[in-house]
Amino acid sequence: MAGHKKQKVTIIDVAQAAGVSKTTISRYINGKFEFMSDESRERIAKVIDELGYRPNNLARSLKSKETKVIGVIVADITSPFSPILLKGISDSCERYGYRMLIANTDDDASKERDYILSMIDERVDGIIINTTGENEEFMTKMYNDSGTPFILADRMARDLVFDTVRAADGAAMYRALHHLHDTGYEHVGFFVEKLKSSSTRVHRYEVFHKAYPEIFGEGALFYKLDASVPDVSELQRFVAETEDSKRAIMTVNGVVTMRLMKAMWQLGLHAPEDMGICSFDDWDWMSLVDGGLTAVAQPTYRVGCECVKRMMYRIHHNKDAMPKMIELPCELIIRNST
Amino acid sequence: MAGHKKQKVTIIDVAQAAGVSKTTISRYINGKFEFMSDESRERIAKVIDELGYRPNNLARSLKSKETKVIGVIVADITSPFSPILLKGISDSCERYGYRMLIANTDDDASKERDYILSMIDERVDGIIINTTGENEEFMTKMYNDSGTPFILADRMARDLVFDTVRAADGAAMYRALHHLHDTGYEHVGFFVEKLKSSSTRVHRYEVFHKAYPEIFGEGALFYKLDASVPDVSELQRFVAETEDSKRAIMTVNGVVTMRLMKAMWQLGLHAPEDMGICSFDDWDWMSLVDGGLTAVAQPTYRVGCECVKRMMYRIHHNKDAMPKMIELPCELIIRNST
DNA sequence: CGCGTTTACGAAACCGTTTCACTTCTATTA
DNA sequence: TAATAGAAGTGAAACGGTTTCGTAAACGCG
Repeated sequence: MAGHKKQKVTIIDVAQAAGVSKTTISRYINGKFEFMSDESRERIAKVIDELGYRPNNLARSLKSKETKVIGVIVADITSPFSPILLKGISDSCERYGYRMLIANTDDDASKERDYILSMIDERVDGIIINTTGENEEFMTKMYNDSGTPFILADRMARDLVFDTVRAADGAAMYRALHHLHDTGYEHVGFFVEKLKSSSTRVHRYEVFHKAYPEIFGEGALFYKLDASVPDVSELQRFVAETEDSKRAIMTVNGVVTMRLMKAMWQLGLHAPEDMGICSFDDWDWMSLVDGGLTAVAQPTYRVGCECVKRMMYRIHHNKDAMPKMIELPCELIIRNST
Repeated sequence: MAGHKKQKVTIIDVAQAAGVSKTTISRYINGKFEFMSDESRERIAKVIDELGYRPNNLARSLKSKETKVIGVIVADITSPFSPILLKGISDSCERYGYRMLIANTDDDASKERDYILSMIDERVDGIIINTTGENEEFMTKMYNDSGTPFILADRMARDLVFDTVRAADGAAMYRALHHLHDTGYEHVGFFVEKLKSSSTRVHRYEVFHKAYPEIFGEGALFYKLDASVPDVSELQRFVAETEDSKRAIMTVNGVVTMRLMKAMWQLGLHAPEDMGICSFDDWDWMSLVDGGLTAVAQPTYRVGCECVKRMMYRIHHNKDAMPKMIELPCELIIRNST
């Protein structure tokens, strides 16, 4: 039952109808008009139109070795981050005439490997990957074996072996902490989930750790709140420890911000009266709660665009360019909560 | 520069190394061990492993006429609806061994046509589409020409010419209105954007229009609020007109709910004191604002799964099955706002 | 007019599989 | 013992294009 498509019109049908060889038709399709009489060209155009001919991309790619498809692997498609990234990639691909094969790994390194293999089998021209971070050597091997270029979106690998496009969240962290300090906050708690290897989380935490004493003074008390704890105890602890002082919380990402909002609601706390809030990630609903949260907006859409741009450079201009780190600035959006 | 991949090992290399013909290798790859000695089989396995051979899917598909790729076309990838749908599709595809080629149309009918063509050129085995609704005849023609099956996700076409999988939002609307009525609300305003042809919006509006008098009584005043108006005037009008009575607003979808929350914040209104709220669509942040919004949760993930399931049936069992409408139940989640 | 060049096109090889039609060898059966 | 059936393959033709190379005809030029 499978695989029984209608018989489509092939290049040979067109050639016969136009009274030329398929070579000529092929040239026509590929826009090589240099050595073709106007007469032939017009006749071919007419025949193609009449027959409704469309070249078979599989056959084309088999010979030409390029599919005009780029593979996109995201770690979690349901995260609000992914659709924006995908839109950036999609819009750019469209401009360059590329299509996207998309896969979702659920942050599972083994699935990630499977999808990479599968995409290479499919002969994609390149892979943009929001990686779990655990397949660095595997990807290196794949790159060496197949020559398929990889570009890392948002999440970086340990070493800079692949082009990487990401938000300049370090700079943004400094900017946000300065803002909190300038606004008069005395203590800032950092709300973060359990740290996994080499992730964005770790990087943000490290920057916070470094920046906090620089900005709030050497002796400033450092608060790290564990957002993985399901109840509100961590938040209560922070509130208790900072009694009578002006305090704020900085979250590590949007998911954590959401958990924070839930916990605050449970404790009846409101921003900015009871506590300032600055969210890393600016998701659409954040402009709604408590009159709007101050947030660091990531350049996610542009990250997608830059990934494609860099991919095009690699594919068309310099297959073996040195891996490059491209950092895009974040924006601090100051709202009601600080 | 383009298209210069490393030379990969082909079936011929494997055949030579194993000392058999490529036919045999092909059989091995496709699991047809019937005509093969155990000896050969083991040798081939070993050689494939040593050489790291992976069959070229382009070549395979060219001959076999199936790509194991299904095309997915969404109208708006940035809508919170899309990632959930995609996850449903993705998870199911994975189970069946299919990959996804994804495109985003920005609700543009002409882009939709381009992507359909492009996917057919790519020889996808089927297309799941969250359609703009304006290409019904085009899709019919494409189906007739190419035999590529279409399955409509969530949005339906005028006539039932394609399989359609959607939420049973009619039933959900009745359920929600009954809930509002039972809770004691006297007036319900329906908050909806400008109506476009044959969309989900129109359907929900029609059901509301029909159900409202049935549930709230023949003489019940009917309020339709235009969510496309950027300022808060529509909301003010509703509040003024329903003065001193228990009132609620039902939204047509999550985007509109968000606009409503913004407007309410601007006017200093809160649920449920000033006005009940029932949202069509339950997005994650809705459990946060005003202590949680009562909402109709769509079975979006399952819609994705069912699309794939139906697609598999069509591809593998019955190419020419009668188009079928598959409706999945919604869930009413009662929270603080009503 | 002879000769080199350009123009316009075709034949055939090739891309990496699958598949059809056959062959060869061994074991069983009448 | 000859006939036959099945096991275990093989060779070559697809699949639908692209690309290389070759060449006939037309043209320019001294």
